[in-house]
Amino acid sequence: MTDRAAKLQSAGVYQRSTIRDVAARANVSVTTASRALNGTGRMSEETRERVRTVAAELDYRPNSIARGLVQQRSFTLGLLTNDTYGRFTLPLASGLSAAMADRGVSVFLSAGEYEPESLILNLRAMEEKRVDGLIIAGKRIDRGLPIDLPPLGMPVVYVYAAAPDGAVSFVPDDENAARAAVRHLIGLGRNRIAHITGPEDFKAARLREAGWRSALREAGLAPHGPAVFSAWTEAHGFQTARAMIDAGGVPDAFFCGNDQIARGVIDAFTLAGVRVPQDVAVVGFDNWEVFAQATRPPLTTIDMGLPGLGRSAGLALLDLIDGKPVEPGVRETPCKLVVRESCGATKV
Amino acid sequence: MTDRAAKLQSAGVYQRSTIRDVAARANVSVTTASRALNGTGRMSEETRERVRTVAAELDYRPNSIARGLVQQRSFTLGLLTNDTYGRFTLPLASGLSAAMADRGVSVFLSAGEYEPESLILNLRAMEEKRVDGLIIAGKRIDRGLPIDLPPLGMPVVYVYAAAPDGAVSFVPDDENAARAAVRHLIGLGRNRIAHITGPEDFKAARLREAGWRSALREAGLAPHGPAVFSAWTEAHGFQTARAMIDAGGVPDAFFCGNDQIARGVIDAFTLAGVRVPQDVAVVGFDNWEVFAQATRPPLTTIDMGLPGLGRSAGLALLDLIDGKPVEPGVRETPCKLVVRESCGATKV
DNA sequence: CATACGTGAACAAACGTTTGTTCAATGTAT
DNA sequence: ATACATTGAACAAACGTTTGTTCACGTATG
Repeated sequence: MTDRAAKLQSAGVYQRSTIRDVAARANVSVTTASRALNGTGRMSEETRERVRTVAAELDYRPNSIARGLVQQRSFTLGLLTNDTYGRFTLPLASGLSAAMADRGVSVFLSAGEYEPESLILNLRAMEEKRVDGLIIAGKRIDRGLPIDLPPLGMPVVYVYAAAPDGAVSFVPDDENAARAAVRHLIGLGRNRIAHITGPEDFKAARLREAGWRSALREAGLAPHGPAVFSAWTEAHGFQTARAMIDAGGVPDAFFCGNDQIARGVIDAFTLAGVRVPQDVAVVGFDNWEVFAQATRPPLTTIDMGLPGLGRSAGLALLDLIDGKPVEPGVRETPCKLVVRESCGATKV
Repeated sequence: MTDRAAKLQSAGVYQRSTIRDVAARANVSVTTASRALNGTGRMSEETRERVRTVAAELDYRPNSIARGLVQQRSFTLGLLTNDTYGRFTLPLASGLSAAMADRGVSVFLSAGEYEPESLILNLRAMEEKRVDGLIIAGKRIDRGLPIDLPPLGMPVVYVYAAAPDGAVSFVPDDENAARAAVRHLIGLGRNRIAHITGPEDFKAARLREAGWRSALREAGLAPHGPAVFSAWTEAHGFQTARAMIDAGGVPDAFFCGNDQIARGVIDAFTLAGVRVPQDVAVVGFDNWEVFAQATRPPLTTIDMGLPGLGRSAGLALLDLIDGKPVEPGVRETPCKLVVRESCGATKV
């Protein structure tokens, strides 16, 4: 600790040591200290090492604010989202901030459903903090945030949200994931496979339905009835399954648009005395573990790899910020089938 | 837009106008411009207004980085958490950032369970960004983050996590909330009220149990058996309820330690042909809507008011930062009973 | 022996604000 | 008419870095 810092601290003010302190203690100029620590400039290895040692002794932390002022970068990103429960956002943010931390970049979070207007205020605060770029994330892949964003004048990457033309955006590859899920069921010998999913106006629902359809087609199977679009809720899965039971002609497998629906389906069958997975296999989508693990039996489902999605989006945004060429358009990132017991496969 | 900004932008670089631009256009010095915009200093109302108008014309945004450098404040907070799914963190963060946004303060998020070591890296990045303070949030009220935090040297407020002696911390008032829930059941005429909850080594579980016990005592009722401590899972609720059914002597109400357990209990009874709420009433804890709404019937439960918790914590931290006196210790914030149908009350 | 060159390091300006101090002009009291 | 307040605004330093440029000193080159 420097004398100055010590004095201030004893006065109740905590004060970090600055590069001047380091330079003074190492008997070099501030310039040299800066260059030594950043690995730039020319100097003897001995000098560089000495500066580094001193910096460590003083527990020196470069002041990112000062650096930002001269470099015109804040090493800071904003994450704007309207996801309420964090079902998507937190895993995304987790992957994002982990990837950014390596590079010294921090992430401002503005989560807004509770008070949409605070998104705007937060955005303004971020502008004033000169964030280097923005990640805009939503709750569905075909809608933007429900607020009017002012023109931003900074690089933006969209994740799990609709993006304007020419923007860079990342979404999970719903269609292929659905295909993989259905192929898995087919591989297990099921051939009457139904599909229950969310509202048709969700693009994710349409893509998953298309994946279901195409996997059946490539296996020469007919869909077991049309897909049932309605809501992303347990109640929907429950009621639809019950209606099928009542009507007779139950399929031997279900591919569901999300885990909640799958949960409802399983509950309905269990309640009706139909065995899962022996009589009917069920596969979900989302790998929301609180559901997927709690179903009886545990649910086979699709994991969208949200942390990876956050990470990819962050890296792309960094490239954009650095002026590297980034091809605009929608990138579909691969998902992963998580096999548990509800599909009837031996657990891996 | 200033000439300089226009020139730079046409070169592909987006550049905001600075206070110099504003000052020049308003024919005042930078000093005056600064004071006009901040509402400080002495000047004619006419001058102040002119500067403000010009600033608006240029869409001027003060550079928080420059301001931070001279004021030795970054108007920035860090939120450190290890919550995986964001069940707690996102509502908390939402309330926090909404309250901070008004004051021009932004919140860095570091969510870590996926990669704990990235919490450390993020923390380092935040130190370099000179965050004014830190909020440390966890998943349980009696444990800190599972990482070794270096000495921080900045104000810290703990939320939903264990805090060292002398620290400021906020937790929901579990005991009173539990009492309110049980009182509600008693008020509805139930008098054999059981309690199933999470592991006893969770302080939250012990507090909720104490609340249950004390509400019964004040009504002159005996607990229906000892509380069952085990796990915060649906499976636990399910199995415990089933065991009670098999053993006979079923209570007429359950107060459950969280919504997942309550869900398991309801499922077990429903499956056994026992009617909820007619034969047995159930109250949960958490108001995790994805469960509370999905149970059949919808679940009466306790809402911890997480956004409010985040807000309170943020305001306390701001006081701490401003050097205002803040009494250390644990603050218990009130929760709210959300009445739905599982308790047998007419829906309000 | 004079010149060129490479090396190691320092000088000084700049980034965009805030703020303590100074100063001129105007108004007011003596 | 003179001294003194008050008002309105500008000067200049400071915050902690980075970085283009300069400079002094040896050493190799012709």
